[in-house]
Amino acid sequence: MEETKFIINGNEYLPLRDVVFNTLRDAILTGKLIPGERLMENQLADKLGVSRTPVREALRMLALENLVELVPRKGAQVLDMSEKDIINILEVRDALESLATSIACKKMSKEMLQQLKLVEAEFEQAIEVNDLERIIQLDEDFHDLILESTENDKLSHIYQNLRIQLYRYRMAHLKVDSSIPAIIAHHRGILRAIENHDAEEGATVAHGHIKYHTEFILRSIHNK
Amino acid sequence: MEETKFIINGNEYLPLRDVVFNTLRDAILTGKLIPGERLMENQLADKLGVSRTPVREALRMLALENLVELVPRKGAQVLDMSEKDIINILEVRDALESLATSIACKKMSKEMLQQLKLVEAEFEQAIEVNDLERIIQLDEDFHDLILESTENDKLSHIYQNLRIQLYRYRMAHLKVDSSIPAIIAHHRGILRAIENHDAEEGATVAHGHIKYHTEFILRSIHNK
DNA sequence: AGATAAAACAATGTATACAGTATTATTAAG
DNA sequence: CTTAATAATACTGTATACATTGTTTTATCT
Repeated sequence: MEETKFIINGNEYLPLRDVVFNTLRDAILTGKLIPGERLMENQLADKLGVSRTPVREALRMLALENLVELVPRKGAQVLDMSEKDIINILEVRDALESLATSIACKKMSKEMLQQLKLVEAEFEQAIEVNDLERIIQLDEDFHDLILESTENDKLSHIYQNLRIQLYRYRMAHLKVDSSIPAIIAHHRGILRAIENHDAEEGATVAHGHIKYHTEFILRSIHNK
Repeated sequence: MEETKFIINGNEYLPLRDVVFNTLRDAILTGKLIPGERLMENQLADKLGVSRTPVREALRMLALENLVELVPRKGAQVLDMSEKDIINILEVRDALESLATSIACKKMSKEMLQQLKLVEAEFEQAIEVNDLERIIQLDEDFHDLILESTENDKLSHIYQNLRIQLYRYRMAHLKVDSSIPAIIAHHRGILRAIENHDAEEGATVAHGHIKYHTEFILRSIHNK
């Protein structure tokens, strides 16, 4: 052994465009960059300590995630969503969540169902101790598991994208205590449907879940 | 009037990246670029007479349309779809087509329905004279009108993207004469459901339509 | 001859420079 | 003082140059 290179991990390299992309996306989703705000390439490049090239590419990625609006020769700005947009997204999400749940009812493995039950238990536990961060995370995990069980990458990808777009309105949902019991009921209903391999029932419950979610988000927007 | 600039139209400017994007997309969809083929930035730039910059941006756009695969530091290649991918896409498309049709049943205007009937009439006429190009175009128009009536841009956008991905397998569908009668029956069923504002019926017929379509595409792949 | 290492090459990643166009500020005219 | 024209500025669009990495070829050793 003459010389060994210190390769910690096979793949810890990330192109700058992805770093910039992640940074900007995070800033948008957490509200550090507000809707309508202009995003200038030079300015961002300076602030992030990179050149314009990766910034440009990151902006284009964000545009295709529907987080940024790009007008040729004018520039980019953080996309502002109208109520109509939100309704539209939820309409699609409804159909996809129903689809995912009904597929899950058909082909989720026993092991995965076990895991799902575990997540649900932790979810309800997190509610007991009022750990908001954890509640949100586990709710996401719950839906992720269902998506994963569909073994449909396209479906997962589209769904995730819709979720990202609604991310900014996510807090408003679970923050309100009164919505919690309904959500638990929905989750349990979905679990039951999966356990019984009842695809129709699963789709119905999922539909109700999103409908409930929709009304909540809309209400929270109106109260702003 | 001292000097007038010749601005033919308010907006006929297209960034080079979009020109490249359109060119490459067309080449992929029509099979001039085959799945698995490597796409090298320099080579493409030379061939198209532009620099690498717009080519890079176009490639990234294609990647987010799922037509090209991008591996960091390795390069781009035309994405090859597995049968599993096609099934997955059709699974999602099924849900979205059903959604779109049921919405159309609820809120398509009289004028639009009239237009839809017109398209269907022309469609059946094109079949009579066996004008394949026109048949395909009118089938697309039919579905586009339904999408438009949903007044849901997000839904339309996602659906179009799925369609693009299946574009390469589109011919195989309508080319086969025996499938035509079923398609006509489906279209007429959808028309009837819209006319009766029967959302449930619309979703059901749409579902059957896509299911039929799915089987056809799969069969044509297997016979290759 | 086969395998391994080194070097040459080719492609992507990133930065920068220049060109063209919107926008803003400034100045002149009414 | 308002408005229109013009100049200045700031931004995006595109090209190119350099850096880094992955791949292939060639040479050397067993």
